[in-house]
Amino acid sequence: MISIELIRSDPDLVREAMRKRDADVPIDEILFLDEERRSLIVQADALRARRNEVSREMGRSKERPQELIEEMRNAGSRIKELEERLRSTGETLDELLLRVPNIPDQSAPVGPDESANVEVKTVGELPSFDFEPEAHWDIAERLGIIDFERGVRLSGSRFFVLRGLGAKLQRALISFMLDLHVERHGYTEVYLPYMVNRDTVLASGHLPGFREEMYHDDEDDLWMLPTAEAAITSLHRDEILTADDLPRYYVAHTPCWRREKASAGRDTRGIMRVHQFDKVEMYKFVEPERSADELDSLVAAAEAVVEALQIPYRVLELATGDMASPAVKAYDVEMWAPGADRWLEVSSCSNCTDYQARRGKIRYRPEAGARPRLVHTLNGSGLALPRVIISILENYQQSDGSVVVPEALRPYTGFERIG
RNA sequence: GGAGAGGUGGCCGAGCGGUUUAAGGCGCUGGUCUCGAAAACCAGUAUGGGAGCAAUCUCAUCGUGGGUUCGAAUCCCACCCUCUCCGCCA
Repeated sequence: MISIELIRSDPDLVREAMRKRDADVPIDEILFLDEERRSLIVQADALRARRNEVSREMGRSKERPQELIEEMRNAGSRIKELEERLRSTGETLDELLLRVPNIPDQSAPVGPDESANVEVKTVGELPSFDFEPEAHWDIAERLGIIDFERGVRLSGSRFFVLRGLGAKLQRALISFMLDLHVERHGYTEVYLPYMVNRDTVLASGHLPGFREEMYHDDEDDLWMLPTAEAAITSLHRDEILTADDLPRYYVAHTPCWRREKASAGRDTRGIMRVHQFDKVEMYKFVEPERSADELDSLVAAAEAVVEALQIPYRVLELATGDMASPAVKAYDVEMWAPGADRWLEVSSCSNCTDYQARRGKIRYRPEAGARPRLVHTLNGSGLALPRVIISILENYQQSDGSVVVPEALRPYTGFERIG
């Protein structure tokens, strides 16, 4: 959520920002409702002030003048009326406000979609093979480490089963990534609920915008995590931290569930796009002044994983129209997949400034006695597992059909080769 | 799932229809005193909304939402959460 004060004081700046994001937002309606809301508050408060005054006096004097009681009876029903209007106005206003995306940073490349993303850098040489490199679905099937058919049998399309060394490879990757972030970058590992309540997905910004994409349990109104980001945001929801508490770095491994409704038919082979995938997620709560720098070190932490695996990757700066709505600036990290002959997004790192903090009332007190301020939040994958597995299988495939395990991973796998 | 107890400010804890604009204590901040500290004493110490250039004024919040009343922390209803015991269970 962006602040209503900003929309009120500089609506043109907000309109321009929404144009950049290609977002259709009813600014005029918001302004109208805001004005109405404030006028209702003034009226109701005046009546309540009068009622408080009269009640105090009655309590003191023990006199109960009939005409005063009559006046207060009327004031009471009038207040109730105003409160009802205030409630419905506020509800409509909030609904609209919750749909307004964040104001993109000045430095974010402007464009309506991913075609306007800017390549920041490419690291590593694309490998060449003296044989025709296979795609991961062929490699994995042949080696018996991914069972696509049985995944479908259990749950339907876009579900898969990892088996044997494939399952262990993923487990090793998860431990490797968690250890790296904890030991090298000072993150605190957390284990999270995989289902969260409505307030939690509202705070992260996944509701209402991402609603269609999430799995939901109707009976208890619980939402399956589309990403650990959604849960970590609420770790400090409704809290006032101290300056000493910041920055706070968290890292978590969780499964992520996504309906992938919008991308029906896309990436249907292999495990490029699946309904359930595991991910190691990094998340930061920081002081506002620091968030731009913190984004750089967040991206660096994601890159560190890929670098350790010795696989070519590139970093993209996302266009205003391609960022998630809480983000003001975002980078993607993509790993090379020579079999599929394409880059695969394995991480998306975003600075959300105070967007999630405002929704979740996540604040800190700069010093004792000072007024609380909203923190800034950032999130980034570090990294998404299936695509890393794809990348390893396709980059490390050998002419004899086996796959060599990246050296950095061997202490975790306990084996050097699959097949 | 059953039975019972309970949710009050940063914390403990009183209040159970109107001088509570939430007692008292602890903690914290500032001050007096002191060479300095402790103690003692004095003062201050929530969050959010609204009006105002500002000083300031005002409203809301005692788990949440409704209700009764001229007036609700206090009475009524529903829900949520915590604790204790029992049952079930990895």
